[in-house]
Amino acid sequence: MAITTKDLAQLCGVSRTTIHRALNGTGRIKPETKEMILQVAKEHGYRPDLLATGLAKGQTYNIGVVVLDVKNRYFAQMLSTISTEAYARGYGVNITLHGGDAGTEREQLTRLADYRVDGIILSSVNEGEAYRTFLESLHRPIVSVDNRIADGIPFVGIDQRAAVREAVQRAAEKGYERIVFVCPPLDTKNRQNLYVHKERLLGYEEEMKRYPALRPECILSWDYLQKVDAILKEGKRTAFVCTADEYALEIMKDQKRAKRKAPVDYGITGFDNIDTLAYVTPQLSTISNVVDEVAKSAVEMLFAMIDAEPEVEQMTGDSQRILPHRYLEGETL
Amino acid sequence: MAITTKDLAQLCGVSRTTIHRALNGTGRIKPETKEMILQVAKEHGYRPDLLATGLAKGQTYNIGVVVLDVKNRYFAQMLSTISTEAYARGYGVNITLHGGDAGTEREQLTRLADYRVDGIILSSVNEGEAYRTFLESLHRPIVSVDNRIADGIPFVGIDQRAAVREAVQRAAEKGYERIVFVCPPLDTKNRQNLYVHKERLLGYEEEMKRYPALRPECILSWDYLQKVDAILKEGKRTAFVCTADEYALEIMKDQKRAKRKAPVDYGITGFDNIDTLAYVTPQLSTISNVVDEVAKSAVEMLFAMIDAEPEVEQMTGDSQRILPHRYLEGETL
DNA sequence: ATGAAAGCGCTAACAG
DNA sequence: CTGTTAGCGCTTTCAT
Repeated sequence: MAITTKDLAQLCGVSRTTIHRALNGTGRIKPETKEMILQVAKEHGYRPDLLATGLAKGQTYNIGVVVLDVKNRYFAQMLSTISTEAYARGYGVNITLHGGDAGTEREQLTRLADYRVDGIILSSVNEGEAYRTFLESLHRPIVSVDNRIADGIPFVGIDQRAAVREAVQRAAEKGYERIVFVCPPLDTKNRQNLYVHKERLLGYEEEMKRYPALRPECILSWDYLQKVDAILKEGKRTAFVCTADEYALEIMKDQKRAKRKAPVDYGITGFDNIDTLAYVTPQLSTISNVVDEVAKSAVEMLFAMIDAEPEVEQMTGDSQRILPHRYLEGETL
Repeated sequence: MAITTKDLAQLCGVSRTTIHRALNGTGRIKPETKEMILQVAKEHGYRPDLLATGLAKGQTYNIGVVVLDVKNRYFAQMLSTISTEAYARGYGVNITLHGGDAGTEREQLTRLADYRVDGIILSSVNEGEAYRTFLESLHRPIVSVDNRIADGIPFVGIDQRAAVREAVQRAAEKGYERIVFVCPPLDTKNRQNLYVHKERLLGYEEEMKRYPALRPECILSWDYLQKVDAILKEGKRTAFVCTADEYALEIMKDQKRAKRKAPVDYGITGFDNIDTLAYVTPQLSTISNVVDEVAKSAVEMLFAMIDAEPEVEQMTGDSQRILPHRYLEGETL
């Protein structure tokens, strides 16, 4: 349907090669011929077929992104930043979602690779050596964010453990008698990014060791609202360190019914600094995972690999970039 | 780098065509040969090059989506639903963002078309006959959502005017003495989907005519917080009909400082039913734009066109699907 | 300065 | 049941 270089060649009475030279400004070509060709091309609304171009050049000027879910504020923000950065470099972005399913994640990655994207940014639910092998079999530059997949796979993210340690420490300093960690179940196959939650749990456990007077207590189930309620009924001064803002918000909402409010009746911190927090009172104390910086950093790293790769088939070693998190003091702890 | 059908042909000692038949289960082929080929293919981890396939077949099994911004809850929800539906049909989804810029929107659409996506779902910031011509020049099935672009371009959305009329009517029934419409500026080039806001404004104006005792009053500027404050200082029973939940939330937050709360000191309604509302008290009265249904409907319509298109070069006439909105009663009006 | 020809990897029409 | 051949639209040597 659309017009091709072959058609243009016929229209202009020259060869396809000449058309190509005019269109791409490459090689020697008589200025007038070039003018003429460009003119004709424009009149007929010529546009190169990107599939054919990609096939012939082995390069598509597209990068792929695979994340859990676009409804999640964190990923939405990340996608937004990645897109902007990529567009600015003349690259397109192909966004796909795995919804927390390991199989889907592999499919999407395979699909992107088979479409010959020039590079991939991935927030994975998989990990381990076997997965590393799979990723390498795609023969594409890949940067993982959030989750460290395995040694040798470039990675950008924050130190989840250190972040939670800071939250625990701050709770301890304020003299809470109990500090409870709240997290979704880590075993079952739920639509969550488990890796980060596991790391956060480890951070909690590590930090709690520093306070002999306190006993580690975790809530790792979906009926956390009831458990929180039961704990608060026992009357001790308690702080809840939540692994995500949503859980903290749910708890605060639920406790309103019982007429208990943070920070007077209990302390609470979230994680992620989702933008919903701007409209909620009291202002939730939380941890920023500096998503913009993670995204920018990932894009930079990816393009460094893309630009380097052409000759060498190597993943640029095991570059890992750990960015500092930020504790955001609110009113709830 | 990766293995091709040519390599397989050599390895198996047959022709490329036979390989193709084995891989695609098409045409006659001896079961044993097929087995053997499949076996070899698997061993070598053969995967078809999707660019080449697309080029040869003229079909990519990909649809493109162009929306304003993925950070916007409404679009995030829409993208999520579209992706799920498309995956289920064996299609991939290529998501791109135009950020409210008309030029970028055209670029992204062109890019998608040049990548030969089989169809496109578009939430446009453009409209009019000229744009219709442009869209038709892409020679791809296109469904627009939210904004009606021009006659003849398939469209799915809600009746924005009717939705606002209902909000106004409900405010009128509750006896408010003033009903004020709150909206971002409609003239300047801001990163908004202006079409829907314009429609909502028209709905407000239409409905207000039915109440002679009330005078239409609109706030169409970014300093709406101050204006709202000034109006409330005048002491009349006032309801604010906002064109988006965010504005309503900002107002409620701002008014808290002045110790004024809905619904006792003023009435207020939002639009969109963003999920932040779940955590905010008092519960905001708002209008659901039934995004899931819009998205599903758009996908269905698009695939109907894709399935029909092969032979005929026509946009299936001007199918328009207007879905009913839903007023969600909260505590603020 | 221009053209001919081969190739990217897959598909499809037509023979045998 | 299998192979030959041509072609999708663009790029890229290598001649002329």
